[in-house]
Amino acid sequence: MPRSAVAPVRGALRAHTRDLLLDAAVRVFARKGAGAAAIHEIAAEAGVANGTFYNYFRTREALLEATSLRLARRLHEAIAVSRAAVDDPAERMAIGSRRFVLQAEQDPVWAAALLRVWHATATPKVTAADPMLADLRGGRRLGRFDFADEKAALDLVQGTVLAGMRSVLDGRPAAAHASAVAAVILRGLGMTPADADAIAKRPLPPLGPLPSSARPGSTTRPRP
Amino acid sequence: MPRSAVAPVRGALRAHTRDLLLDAAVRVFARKGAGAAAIHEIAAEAGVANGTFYNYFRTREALLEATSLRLARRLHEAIAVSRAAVDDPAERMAIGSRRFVLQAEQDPVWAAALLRVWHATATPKVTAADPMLADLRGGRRLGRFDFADEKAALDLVQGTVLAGMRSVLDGRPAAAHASAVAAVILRGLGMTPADADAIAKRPLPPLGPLPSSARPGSTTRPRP
Amino acid sequence: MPRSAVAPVRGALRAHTRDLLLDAAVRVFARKGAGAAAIHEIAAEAGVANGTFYNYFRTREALLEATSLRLARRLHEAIAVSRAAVDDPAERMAIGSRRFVLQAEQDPVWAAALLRVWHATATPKVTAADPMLADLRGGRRLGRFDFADEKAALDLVQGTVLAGMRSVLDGRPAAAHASAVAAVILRGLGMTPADADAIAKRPLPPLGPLPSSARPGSTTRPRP
Amino acid sequence: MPRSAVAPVRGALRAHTRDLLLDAAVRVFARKGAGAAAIHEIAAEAGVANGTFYNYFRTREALLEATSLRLARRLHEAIAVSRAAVDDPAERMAIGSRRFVLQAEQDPVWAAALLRVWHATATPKVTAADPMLADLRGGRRLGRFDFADEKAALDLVQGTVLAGMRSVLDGRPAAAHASAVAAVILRGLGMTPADADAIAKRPLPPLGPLPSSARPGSTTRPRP
DNA sequence: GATGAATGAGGATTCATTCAT
DNA sequence: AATGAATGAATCCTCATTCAT
Repeated sequence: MPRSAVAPVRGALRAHTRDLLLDAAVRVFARKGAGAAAIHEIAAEAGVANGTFYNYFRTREALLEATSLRLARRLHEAIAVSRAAVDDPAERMAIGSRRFVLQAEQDPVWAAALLRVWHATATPKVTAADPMLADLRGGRRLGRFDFADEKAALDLVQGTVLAGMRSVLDGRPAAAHASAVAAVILRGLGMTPADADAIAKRPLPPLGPLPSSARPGSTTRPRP
Repeated sequence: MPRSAVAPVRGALRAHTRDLLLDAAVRVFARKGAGAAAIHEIAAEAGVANGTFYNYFRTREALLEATSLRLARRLHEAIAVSRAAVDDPAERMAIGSRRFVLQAEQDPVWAAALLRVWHATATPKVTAADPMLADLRGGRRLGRFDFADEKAALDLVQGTVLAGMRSVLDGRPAAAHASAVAAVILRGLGMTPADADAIAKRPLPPLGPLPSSARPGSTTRPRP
Repeated sequence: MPRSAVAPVRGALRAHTRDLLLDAAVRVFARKGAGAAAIHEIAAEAGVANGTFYNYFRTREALLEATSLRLARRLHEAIAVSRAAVDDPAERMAIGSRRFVLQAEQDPVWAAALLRVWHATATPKVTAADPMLADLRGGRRLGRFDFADEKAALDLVQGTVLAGMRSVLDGRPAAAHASAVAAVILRGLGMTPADADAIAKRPLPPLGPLPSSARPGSTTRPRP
Repeated sequence: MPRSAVAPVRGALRAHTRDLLLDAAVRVFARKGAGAAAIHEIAAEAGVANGTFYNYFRTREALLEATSLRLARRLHEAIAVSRAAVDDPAERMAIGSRRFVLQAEQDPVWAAALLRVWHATATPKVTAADPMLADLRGGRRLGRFDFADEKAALDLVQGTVLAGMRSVLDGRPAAAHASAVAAVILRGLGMTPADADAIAKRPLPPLGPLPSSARPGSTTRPRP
């Protein structure tokens, strides 16, 4: 901490406070929605003073931007690890879908924030679609999928996954629901019911490291 | 007493102003989102004074409630007419889905408002799902659909329709996209691709009367 | 009622609605205080429409004026009857003081309104003091009282009576407290403790007719 | 950490602004009454911005609370000093009563505010009565007072003092009136007229330091 | 006279942002 | 870098008053 005048760690510290603020923002967004979240509340949640916020974000908009990026990126990075070992685009798609839905149970805070931010930002800043799109195309090229309209397929995947997450937030057991969601998605993409169900239930490969959004205790804080 | 004579007139007036406000709210919500819409802006859009708003809605929450109801109800009633002549639940489902997506082009204001309100209200107050749910069950009972998990099926339909509406708002041609969306939904519900595609492209039965959200002309506005 | 086109009762009716409003004002003042009472609330309490108020009082101020007058006058008229039969100014003073305190129990609504209005109106519009002042002077002339400063004596009587009313509103049994208040007042005016106590406990002569502030029953309410 | 160094300064500043606001509130209450005082007016009177008010009081109620406390406490502390040297409860009572009435002349702003706040707050939050009560009981124990009902005695003292203050505000010369008020009070508490008058006229012991409510000079206001 | 919809000025409260320390 | 007091624009909401019916 700067108070004890330890000069060398300055850079790390700067990053640390910024992270505190972003994590706090995620939690507050989850509670109140991105629109109703007050800066002073985020600062308080992060445990810093009101004015400190403006050392890291020039405006409230800048925070929204950064937060929505972080929300999707965090999970995507973890999922990427999980998918790395799998070749079949259909299975990759199922893994991704299920992971999202499962994560709504693991980290409801993250999920609520994602849902709220997703729909609050008019333009689809969250470029979450890219890996999905790749799988979609790959799957069609390999004959695993059979859909006529790529954009409709994307709507299917994204829309169903988000709705599935909402269901889990509303109390649906995640493990079963994740598979059910993956199954209807795979069918929608043109697989046979049998194939879809089989893939949707296959054991999930392990996840990459996935920091939780829970209030960071001192032990869980990745960035000392 | 004067009431017996006056009441109907008064009532009509009352209803009229209330409608002005609701229509204005829909337009403003579409522009700004439900969270960022200022009461005074809605009042101005409706062409009434600031305080008049509070003669009709006790708080902004009450307005949100009423608006979200009206948004879905308006289309549902129209769709009901359209579906009335069709028996096959699969086709009814396709009609409903396509109508929603098409409507995003017919009335982008309505669509934007619906999307924003839908996600702003935490609990699914809009019981839009009821007719859909009936078709879902009917379709399964008749062997038209073949899905394992009803809740996942509902997520599929609602999620995909909403995402499809968003796509249309983002510039996608509605007619084709509506059919494409319906097709992936029907497949996801367990129909064969061939059946799904056929039903999704079938000509739509005519719609019931559907009031537009467009700015009302001057003839309907007493106070310029 | 005008509605049934019974012309002759117009005058009586007009007075009737005015009374409804004044009674309602007293009740609302008692609940909220004169400052915080909204016109529309008074109108509602009186069972008439918002705008009807302005047929009887040109402004909110006019109502305050009329109400504060009515508040004191109502009791004073009743008390006057009670005092008429008594000659001794000391006993008249005791009767008046006790009646006020007792009335706080009989009609807490009236008492609360009186206390609030009394202090809200900067100038002592309530010329309640006149009969008291007469007794004060008469008592001194007859040697019943022995005080040096008339104004201080008036402060004693008015201040103590009002404080006594407040005590009763706060739950003090009225009959005993009224006598106790009268006793300290008479002593303060210079009587011997023995005389003061004796007079303060003497049975009260009967009261004149005293309309209550209680919510009028349905028979008095023209509007079903 | 910087806090240890900064806190005292900050605290002082904080306390200073809070005092500015409380003093301003007293002045505005005196002018308009507690009910009609607008927050923005108080802020303006204190020379701070509108929003600053809310850094110190969460609502107007909180301000009323704090103000009524401060109003009574200020005088009580000063009076305590004045009474400290006197043993006789009767004389202590007289000193207290006279001081209050005198203060209405010294600081009419304070007096008007006290009267208005006193009656505006339903419950007697101002525990001003405690030292008075002690003297009341002590006086009776020592045989100086002779009253039957303690609560009535309290009504006598408080009611008469407040009414006396009002008289002084209305133009009555304070010194004489204060003694006259004390005299009727002591008589009311059961002293002989001779004793009461003697004590009520005895020279007053000096007062403790008593900050005035007058508009603070420009030197104390950093932000004109 | 009664009604109640409409008005709009006025007041309370919030909150993003600045800045001196 | 951190702080948190100060700011004031923006917003919500109330309510006395007017007026056409």
